[in-house]
Amino acid sequence: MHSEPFVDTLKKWFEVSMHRSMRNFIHYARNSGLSMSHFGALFHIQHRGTSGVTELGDHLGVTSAASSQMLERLVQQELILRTEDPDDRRVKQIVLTDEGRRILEEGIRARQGWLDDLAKTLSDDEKETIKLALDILIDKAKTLKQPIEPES
Amino acid sequence: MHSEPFVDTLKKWFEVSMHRSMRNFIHYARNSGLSMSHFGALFHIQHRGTSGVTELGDHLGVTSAASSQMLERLVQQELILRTEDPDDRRVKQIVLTDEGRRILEEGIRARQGWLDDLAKTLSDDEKETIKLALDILIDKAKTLKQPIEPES
DNA sequence: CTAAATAGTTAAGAATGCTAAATTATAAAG
DNA sequence: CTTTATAATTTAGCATTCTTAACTATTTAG
Repeated sequence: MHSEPFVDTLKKWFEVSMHRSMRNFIHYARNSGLSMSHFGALFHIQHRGTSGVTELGDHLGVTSAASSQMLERLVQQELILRTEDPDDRRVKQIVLTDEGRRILEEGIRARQGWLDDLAKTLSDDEKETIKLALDILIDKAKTLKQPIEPES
Repeated sequence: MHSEPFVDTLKKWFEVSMHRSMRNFIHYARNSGLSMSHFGALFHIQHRGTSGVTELGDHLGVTSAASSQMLERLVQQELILRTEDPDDRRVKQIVLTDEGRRILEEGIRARQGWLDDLAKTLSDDEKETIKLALDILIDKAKTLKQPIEPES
């Protein structure tokens, strides 16, 4: 069924982390009054530095109308700033406000807090081995084709 | 700002994998006609082996009524089976059907496919180092307090 | 046996999020 | 300059999802 044990291990660790992370994150999102999609949007905006309305909609798999409506709510909550792109005034530039960045980072912390606990169970030797390995993965991931929106 | 570089690396890898995985997953979910919550439910049911209605609702952060309605739809789509618990006939036992398991696994594949590509960029030595490291992490994660629903 | 608690469902109504279509503004092509 | 294309928004309507409250069935406690 599977190609090789190495890839299985890679996938296994991913599933373990996903499962550990989601519960806290779901509850944080709910208490903060934002949906998972809202967080997805904030995350995408931060990651891209800035983002247009349509592009964000494509990322989330919805129409530009839906994207526009969602962003309108985030503007009202003062989590994002929406300004004209001076180079092409049809386009809007979307960036996070300080509050938006704060909320996002708090969400990420909720999602990753368990990693602090995990680190405490590791010896210094183990940490060294693991850090070396993860640095390779992080580095190689950068060389992979970026998951950019398809043009068509 | 951060405790130690090791934990930063741990978190960094998690963020990189999350970001890589979500785009494909979002689009797969959309095309399959299921919401992210539906997948969350299917995943939780598989992971727990079986699950009650209220417990699943707690996991997803919704009332038992909402959980019940959602499960009703999954039953109609023949993705889950809902039967009486013989030990306590107030309780329903929820399990995946074969089709439910298939859909879930396809979603997981969509989410993890990029890891196959990543593996191809690694040398055998690197793979060995990484496998060793991840095996430690997977093992230690098991010893952590399980993220079980709080009783109250 | 009766009363209280628990699990799940159902119904009604509110909120949310989505789409398609029309609209406005700007840019690019001829 | 005119036409066409693009980006975003607004509107109207629809589908989904959630909550609260009422209800049924079953179990547990007294």
